[in-house]
Amino acid sequence: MTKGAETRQAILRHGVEAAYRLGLGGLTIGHLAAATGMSKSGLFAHFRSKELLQVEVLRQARADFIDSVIRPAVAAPRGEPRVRELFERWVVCGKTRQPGGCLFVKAATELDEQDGPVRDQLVRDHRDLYDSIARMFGTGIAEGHFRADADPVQFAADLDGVMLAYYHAHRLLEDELAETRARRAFEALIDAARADDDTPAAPDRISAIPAHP
Amino acid sequence: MTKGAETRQAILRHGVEAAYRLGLGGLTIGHLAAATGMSKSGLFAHFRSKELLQVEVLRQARADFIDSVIRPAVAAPRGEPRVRELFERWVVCGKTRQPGGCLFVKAATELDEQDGPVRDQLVRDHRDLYDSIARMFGTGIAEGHFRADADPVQFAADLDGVMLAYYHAHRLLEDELAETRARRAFEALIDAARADDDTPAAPDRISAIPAHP
DNA sequence: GCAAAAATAGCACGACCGTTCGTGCGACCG
DNA sequence: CGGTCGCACGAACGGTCGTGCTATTTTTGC
Repeated sequence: MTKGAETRQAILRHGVEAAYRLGLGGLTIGHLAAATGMSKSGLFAHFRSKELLQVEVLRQARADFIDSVIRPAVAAPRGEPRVRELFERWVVCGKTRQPGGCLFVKAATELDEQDGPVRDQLVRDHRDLYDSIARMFGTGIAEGHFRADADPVQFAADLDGVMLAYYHAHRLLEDELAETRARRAFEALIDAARADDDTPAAPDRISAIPAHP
Repeated sequence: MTKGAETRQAILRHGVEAAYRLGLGGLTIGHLAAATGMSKSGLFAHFRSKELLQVEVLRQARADFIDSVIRPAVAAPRGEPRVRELFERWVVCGKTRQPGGCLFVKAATELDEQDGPVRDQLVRDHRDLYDSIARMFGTGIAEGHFRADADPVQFAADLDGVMLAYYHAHRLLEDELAETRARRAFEALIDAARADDDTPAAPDRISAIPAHP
């Protein structure tokens, strides 16, 4: 990796961390420069404007979230185990306050009423997130783990709610039972979505091999 | 009401609206003064610092939320109808983008990693909110509408999740089905909490008159 | 209706904002 | 060895930030 790309990466690392605490709007080039031990102008040269910096920071946060939450989930066996892995990783991301993943979730609230390129990208990313969750759940239907008449997008929204409430209770309210409650809510979600034992699997299931023999 | 209190109220109204869009950290005295048609110093005299201004704006947002969501709910019949009214008002608050109520919810995400008096107050307020929801649900248990072994705080967290996911999908993703999904999630929550017909009411119920005869 | 009090405006300040510009330095290429 | 390029620096710009002062206007109480 070239030198420029290295420092650029270091800047984004600090940027994600700062934006996680202060919000994307709270980012200032001066503070970021001080944090990375650079001059304002030297840092600024890497991004032609503050807005582009914000976009790049957000992109980095998204990448972090994908690395620490999405990808490990996709690596898990199809269907319910994959959904479980997604949940577990997502919880860890919040519990350990991983700046990237948390920022990715947090920015959604900050930017929901502010038009502009940063919001535009965030909207795309979060729609992708919903799609990913729904797809994981849909695979679970095909595997016969979940009811055939369950709505994958509904599940995505429900899981999103569980996670948002967890982040809220854990980080703002500092509720020690937040994780316990999030787990209970998740299990309730899964239970409700689980196919009854005597219910036939989805007719359009694409795999005949159940992941839970 | 004295003149000073009137303008102060007007300032807070604009402040809530601005903070709803830009975040509490995005509030600036200059813009707020321009919005209210005052001079910076004239406005500033009402609050001895920006931090106090933020605190007051937050207090106003909380009051708005209570007025438009909590109070109408409390005015509804005890138990499930009250919880339903809470949900309905909360949905309307988000759907119509009432700045106060939305800000009250939104600030939780903005301030969850920023220490200081503003956050301190917000934490108190949101713990109060959880308590209120849990109490409403608890009353529903006493009324026999909900299972005696249901956990009111768990319900508060679950409902919070439903609302947060709704706000997320409605305002950022601009998902037209957001409300439908929120309603489905809410009904699922209620269904799961509802006492089975053949399950006796809570032993410590404080009212013998069921609200749903 | 007048004096006291409250509310607002005017003005200035130091600090910091994002941004631009000119420049220096080291690495690579011919 | 000279030229070019990537990268970072310091200085400086116009603006805006929050926050003090001091007048001046407006409201209020008697």
